[in-house]
Amino acid sequence: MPSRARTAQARKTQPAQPTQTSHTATSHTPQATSLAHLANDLRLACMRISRRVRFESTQAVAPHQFSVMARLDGSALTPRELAEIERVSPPSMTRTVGALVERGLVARRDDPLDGRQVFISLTPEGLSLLRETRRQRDAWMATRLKGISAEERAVLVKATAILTRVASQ
Amino acid sequence: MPSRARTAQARKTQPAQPTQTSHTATSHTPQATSLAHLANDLRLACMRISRRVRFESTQAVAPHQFSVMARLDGSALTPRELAEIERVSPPSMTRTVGALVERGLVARRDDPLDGRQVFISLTPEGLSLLRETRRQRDAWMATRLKGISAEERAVLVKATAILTRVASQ
DNA sequence: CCGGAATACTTAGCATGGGTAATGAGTTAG
DNA sequence: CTAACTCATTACCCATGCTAAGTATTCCGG
Repeated sequence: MPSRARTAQARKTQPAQPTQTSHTATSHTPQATSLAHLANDLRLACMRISRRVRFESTQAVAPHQFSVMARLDGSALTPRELAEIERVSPPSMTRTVGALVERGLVARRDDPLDGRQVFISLTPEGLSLLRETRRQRDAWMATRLKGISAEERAVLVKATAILTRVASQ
Repeated sequence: MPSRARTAQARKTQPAQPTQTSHTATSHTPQATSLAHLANDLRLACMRISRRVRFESTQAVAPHQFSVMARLDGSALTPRELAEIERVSPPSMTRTVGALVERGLVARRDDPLDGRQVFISLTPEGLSLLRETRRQRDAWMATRLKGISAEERAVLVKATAILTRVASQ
């Protein structure tokens, strides 16, 4: 057996100089009383869930590719629009789209009215993959939610509506 | 003016074959009644908030670097441990740590008991940057939460406790 | 109608972060 | 004491981000 017990001794670091900004500490037992505490705890909880969802679901396409595909669900967009939405440069989006086209997940279509631009849209295969990935992610989330009480679930239902509004502000 | 009005005509796509899996649709007005609906809406809300927090806060270090620094808050870890936590190969972690060492944000320290391994810990500068970034992210979140009612805030306080538990399951 | 300016996408070239394979130092087991 | 194992690192390749430059198309002033 490797010397695990020994290595565990020299770990603690940063003796935590008297926390001036106490709410920035990663509280594992959230006791959100102030708005600052709530902001911190809620942000952390959302980011952790988001992180775990991304990690747990099997990645058929890279994250940025999936993100683009998700944006194309329902409407075709031009590369420039996609680049702005994804906060990425147009050349980067050209490449991302190119990779998805090669895999047959999205398709380019010339704009008949403006020869400069192109529409990108999901192929049936792309839509199918998108739905499958969403299904997996939802399944992970649903599994976690099975263990909570009806009361708690009711709280989350209300909270979800609020969070959705907050996220789209 | 570019031909925006015209291009907007040829957009709609994917006539939405009768949604077999209706809960996978990105509902912008969550009416979570079933567990599946709740899972979908809540997951989306969390991921959107997470995404916006990451985008809005000024990035002093790259996301994966920040993630490593956050893990080092409070305890020193070995590169291998960091690699496992971050779901990354050991060589990749070596490079990430190397970049942070060069910037003076973390430091390597030999394990006196096992010459093979190394402890990585935050420097005072690293801790300072970590706290500043967290402060920015919290500020963004807090701003969003200012606009909600006391009732809604109470719901979020309860929900945060539940979400924190769910995320750490 | 014509020529320059503007717009949209792409290509070219570079930096960085992911991976696997292989290396070297140190530890453990037989 | 030797062999096997573990940890960190180096070497090298691929993917994705960027900026700069190039091509095609559209817009606009004359």
